[in-house]
Amino acid sequence: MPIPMQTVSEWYNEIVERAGLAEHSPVRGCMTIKPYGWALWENIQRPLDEAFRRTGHQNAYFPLFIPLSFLAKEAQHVEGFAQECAVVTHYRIKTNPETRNVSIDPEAALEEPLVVRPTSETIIWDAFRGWIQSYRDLPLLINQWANVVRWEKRPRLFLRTAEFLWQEGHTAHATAEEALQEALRMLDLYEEFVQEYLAIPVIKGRKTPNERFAGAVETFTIETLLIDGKALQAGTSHFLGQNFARAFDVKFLNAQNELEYVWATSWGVSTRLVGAVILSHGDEKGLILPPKIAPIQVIIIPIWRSEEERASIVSKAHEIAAHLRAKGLRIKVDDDPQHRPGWKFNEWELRGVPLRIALGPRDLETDTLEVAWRYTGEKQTYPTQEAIQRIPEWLEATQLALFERAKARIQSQTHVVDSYAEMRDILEKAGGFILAHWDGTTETELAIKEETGATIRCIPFNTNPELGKCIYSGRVSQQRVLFARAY
RNA sequence: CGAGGCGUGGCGCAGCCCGGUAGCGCACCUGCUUUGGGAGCAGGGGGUCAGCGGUUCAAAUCCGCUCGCCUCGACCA
Repeated sequence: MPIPMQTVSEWYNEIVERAGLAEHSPVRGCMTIKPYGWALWENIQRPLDEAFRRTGHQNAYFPLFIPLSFLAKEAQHVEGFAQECAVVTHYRIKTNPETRNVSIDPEAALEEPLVVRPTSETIIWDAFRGWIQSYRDLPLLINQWANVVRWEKRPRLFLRTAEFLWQEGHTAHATAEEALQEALRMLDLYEEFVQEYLAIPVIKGRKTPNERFAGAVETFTIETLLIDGKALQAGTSHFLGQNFARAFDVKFLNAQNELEYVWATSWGVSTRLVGAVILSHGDEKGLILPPKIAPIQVIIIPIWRSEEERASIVSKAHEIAAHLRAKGLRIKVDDDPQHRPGWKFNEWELRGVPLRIALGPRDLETDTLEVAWRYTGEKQTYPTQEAIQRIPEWLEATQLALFERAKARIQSQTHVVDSYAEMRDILEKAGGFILAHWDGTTETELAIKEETGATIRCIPFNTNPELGKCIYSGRVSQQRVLFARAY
């Protein structure tokens, strides 16, 4: 990718704002998602929501506020989130009409402070207690679309905001085996969605105990690598064991009439995925959006020299748009007289529209149009009918090509490494994924993190067991794990 | 939380050192000419200079305090 590693951060902020995805809000760490960014998020949400329904999940909604005492019920869970909680302590403010000052009314303190949810396990499991009596109530498969708040010290637009939007699935099962299968099934669903819709290759695996979700028995993850060589956790799925069932006393009667604690999972993906798309496919001209999620799949730009030409060309452009919309495509005709064609070319490239059609006086005479591909920059003229017919296949081909391009990039950024010195060298120079042996201890993991900034992103599923020596301690290792510096 | 940077029309910035009529580019409004890779000319509108206090005849500018945001780190399912 033609964006130098050192400038990616600057590029990213500029693109997010100039492309109209989002902007910084008056509240530190929180962003305003603008219409184009929201349309993109909706195009991510919709197919995901459909997939959850197909797999038997139901949507529900739980409160934004969580009583402080609820968080305290699962020891590891509260430990994990304690450092980043926003807390509501009062329910009223006072106004002074003379000074026009507004202040918190000290008389109005809540008896029990409310935590703005950083995640909803606790309030959901409190509710589940009342929903589950018998094995006949299981499995209980619930999903929630919501906003959550984690008071991040170092926010970044989309990638790590203090408030973010996500879905969180929460399920309850009669057996450990069934819950584990559910956690793995949803991880597979995430993998398929991210690769197929976002054209982002991911590596599936399990987290080390140190990187596990607070309160989970096992955390599974899909990890990807962005253009600057930094890793991003794109989605997670947790096997929670009976931890939350015990904390919230959720039991069921099994077929033998015995009381048992329920087994649980939770899983989520967030608006972070928008950041992943930007930093997987973008180039120096701006965004490159995969056709399946692009708010506009084809932009049509009419070009005219006089008012007479304008009328006939614009009407031809809308005619072409109608044909394409009839095929179920998302099309926009940019007939805004405020801007000239060159301005529009740049603008829609910045916004990442996969295909562009330019239609001018020359084309009107020959019944042709010019097609331009965003991801290659290639331009070619086609007879109008042929173009209309072939655009769906071109969009599909673009979707696949973006995935293959990202896959090749990540492959080139992935290094199988057998010496610690080499690992440090690669991390310093270009970043990337490092596949190396690890002795399985948290001490080694933390020491490597301390010295290199790299963490174990996951213990990948799809690697063959391979005996080796730990890159750090020299002790025996059963398989390679995936290291990287991460967002 | 540590280190840097920045708060001046909607956006990006200059002016501050050396106090004295708030300026430039983009955007916006009007008109004409333009339109196949970010158009040109002419005219025009818009700013409590982050806030509070101090020094001074006079403060965007000097002094003090406060607030906010950004970047880089530490931290972070």
